[in-house]
Order: sequence, then structure tokens, then C-alpha cells
Amino acid sequence: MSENEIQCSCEGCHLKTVVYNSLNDADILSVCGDRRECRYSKGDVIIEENAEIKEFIYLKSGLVKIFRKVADGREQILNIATPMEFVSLLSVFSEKYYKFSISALDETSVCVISLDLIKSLIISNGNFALGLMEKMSKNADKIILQNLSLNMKNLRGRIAYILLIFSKDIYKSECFDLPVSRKEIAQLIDMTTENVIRILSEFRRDNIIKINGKNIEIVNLKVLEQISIHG
Amino acid sequence: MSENEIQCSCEGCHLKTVVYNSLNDADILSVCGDRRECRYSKGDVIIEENAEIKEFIYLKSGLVKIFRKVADGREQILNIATPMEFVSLLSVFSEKYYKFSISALDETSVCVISLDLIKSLIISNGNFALGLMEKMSKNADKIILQNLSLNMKNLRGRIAYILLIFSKDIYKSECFDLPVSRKEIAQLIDMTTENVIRILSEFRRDNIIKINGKNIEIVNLKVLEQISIHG
DNA sequence: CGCGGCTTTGATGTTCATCAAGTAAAGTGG
DNA sequence: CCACTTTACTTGATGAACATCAAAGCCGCG
Repeated sequence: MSENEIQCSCEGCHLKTVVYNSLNDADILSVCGDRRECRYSKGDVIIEENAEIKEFIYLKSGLVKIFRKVADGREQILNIATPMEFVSLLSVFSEKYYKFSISALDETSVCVISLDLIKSLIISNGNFALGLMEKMSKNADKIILQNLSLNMKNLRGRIAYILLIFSKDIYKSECFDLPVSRKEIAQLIDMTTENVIRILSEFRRDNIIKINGKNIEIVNLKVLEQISIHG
Repeated sequence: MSENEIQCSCEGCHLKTVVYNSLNDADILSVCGDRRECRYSKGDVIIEENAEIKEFIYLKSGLVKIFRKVADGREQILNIATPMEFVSLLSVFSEKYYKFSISALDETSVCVISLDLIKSLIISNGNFALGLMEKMSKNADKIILQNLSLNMKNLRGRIAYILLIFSKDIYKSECFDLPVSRKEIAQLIDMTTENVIRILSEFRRDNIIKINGKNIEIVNLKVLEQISIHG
């Protein structure tokens, strides 16, 4: 777990453009004074399940997976979070300990702010509170809807769906490197590793995608979208 | 949609004991003045998908299902909400229109408060904001965890799981009347109506439960819990 | 009374997980 | 740097789990 702290000003930070818009200069200064920035490499654990929730974590850049451990060492991935997301937004205000783990899928830097400071800002600054609630609401909605959507699809539909998320939401390109292994895709969309591979191979055979190791190129977007909807 | 308004004082209301604890007398008075109480009968629609979000809704008593419509008239149920829950807590701060519908599974009464008033309370009263965020966080966590748990279970495990939720969380008794049809159970735990019935019959045959129409009695709790965990 | 929705059971076929076996890639220690 | 081990990837064969189809009884409601 390589964890290097870096000093930087909050001036150009994305944070300001998200919820921190509602903070005045004094508030920003206190956040700025309190916060640390941490960098992680692919594979590093950022948050460990069952650890005490003491801090509020914001994803500045990179990519992370949010997951939980289930029986016999297996893992269930519930979301892949992209920059500008408050990754610890799930249990953070209701629980004492994390219910999920978070680890880096890529070079990732996060901002860490003490939860007490955030709570005092919520109490003293209503607009900040409202902005944060909006974020929480969006975040939860997205995860819940994604889950519901996946549940009603067959395996081909799920693979198509997740490829489209990588393409449209995460990389905004029809050609991208998968940030996860086949096994992790399986853990994310609830199927076996073998079937992930099998169906990717099918899609390649049918000239819907090109595969080169981790690299995926979507050749026939229309068909992929059809499969995503209609299995 | 039978919707009768009733006047009542907020004095003995559950609301106070949940988040409204943090409200002072003046705030309570303004909530009290603004709010309406509505009653619904089994089957009544309380919130319609795609309707504009203008109000904040709190479930005082009864039972409701939160669901969404998918292709060819099918429905997917994402949660059954019990009293003391803010049923509109999902999209309410992030979206302009509801993404889900809510309908009564039983005689139900809800409190309706204008969203603007709630927002102004959030802004003016930090502790209220914090309390509400706690509620939102718990609510989302519960739905997400329930979904993840269901996903990894086989059909027998899912039926056992949902029976235990009815027994422990909702009715707090080992004998209860199902508030939903077999079909709705299927929509809630993602399987077919036929298999819901088949597995309930299996459980009866194995003396794990007794069935009498909608009435269920859990005879062998231990075994049901085992099935819920290990399929 | 009859119609439509809910419930139930059985038979059948499809989808998917599991098992097995092999190749490729990537990390590890001498 | 190379042998060695481990982990990721891939394909095929098999069987189990599950959805679908079909048919019939039941119940409430107009």
C-alpha cells in the first residue's frame, strides 16, 4: 500500500466545482488545511471492509472498484467509481464501520478529509448539505438502477451492457483497455469467469467487437446496444 | 385512488422521534402547518413513475412496494418499505421526476410535506440535514445489500431469505399473512411465479413452513436460515 | 353465472455453472 | 536471466438449475 501525501492548493481542484461550490472562502480554507491527498497504484486497497469510518474520501483521478467479500474468499463487485465521485458516500453517514472495500483499478489519487469536518460543514452550511445530499442520492440511484438492469438480463445482455458502460460512461471511446480481469467482470455482473470469456469470444466471432488481450474495440455498436436491451 | 386528508397534531407523531428530533418548536410548527396526511388502500398508487417530484413523503403506517416498470408491462420490485421510512428518499434530491412507482400493499397512511419546505429546513437546520442524510444512507445501504445478497443465492436461498425478511423485519412473528401475491414475490427476488410456488411447496413438503393461502407459518426456523445462507 | 387473474403441478427444453485440460502471461527466487 | 510457480485466459463436454409451456382448479368480482 504505497501512500504518499502531497501538498497542493484547492484552487484548481475539481472538488470546488462539485459540491464545494457552496462553500465560502473560510470554509474552503478549513477543508484545504485539513485534507490530505493520497496516491494509490493498481491493486492497492484504499478502504478495507469493517474498518472504522473516520474520513470522507473523494476520488480525484483514476478508477476504483467498490466490493464486498462473501463466503469462501469470493468477492462481489457492486460498482466501478469514476473521478468526481465521493466513493465513501454509501455508508458514511449511517454506519460506524465500512460495509464495503475499495481498491484502485489504476493509478488513482484521492482526497481525504476528516468526517468530523464534513459534518460540521453540513451543520453550519445548509447549501453544502443540500449539494452533498444530491450527490448521495445520485450515487445510490445509479448503483440501484444498474443492479436492477443487470438482474433482468441474460448473460449476453449483461456483457453487452457492461461493455457499453466502459465505452460510454467511463472511457468515452469505442476502443479502450479493460481496467479489470475477466474474473472481475464476472464478479461485477454475477456470472462465471468462463462464461464471460465465452461470450466475449462469441461477440468477436460475430464481428461485434475486436479483442486484443485487455483491449476492446466495439465494431458494431448498434448490435451491441440491441443485445444489451433484448438479451 | 382514494385520498382522504386528515387533520392531526404532530405531537405524538413518529416523525418527531426519527429525524425531526433535531427540529425546534418553530420548525415543527411550520412542518405541521404544511403537511397533509393521506390514506391509501391496498393497490392504490401513491407515486407514479415519471411524475414530477414536488413533495417529500413519509410512511406513517402500513406497507408499500417500490417498483419500476420494464419491458412488456412487467414490473420489477426493488423494495418493500415499512413504517418510519422515508419512502421517497431515493431520487428525491437528485432528480426532477420519479424513477420508481410506489403503491400500497395494505391500508397505508403517509405524510406529505412540500419539498421546498424540507429543503429550507435542511439549509437552516444543520442537525436536521445530518439526520436526514443518515436516513438516506441507511435506506440506500439496505436496498443495495439486499440486492447483492439475493444475487448470489439460488432460488431456494432467495425464497428462504425473503420469508425471513417478512418474518423478522416486517411482521416480527413466525406466522404472518403475505402482503403480496406469488407473482410479486417473483418480481421482488427475480424468478418466475411458477418457481416461487414450486419452492414454497417444497418447503411445506419438508415441514419447514406451513402454507394456508396467503398465511405462512415458519415451523423450522433453523433450517430456513441454513437454506437462506447456503442455498 | 362466467370471466379473468391467481395458484398449482407436471413435462420439456434452454441457459448457465461446473468440471476438466491446456495455453499464455506474469510474477518469484536462485 | 532462466527455471519455476502461480495466476489469467481459453475451449470443450457434461449435468444441474431454471424458464417456459401447458393444463387445470380456485377464487373474487362484475
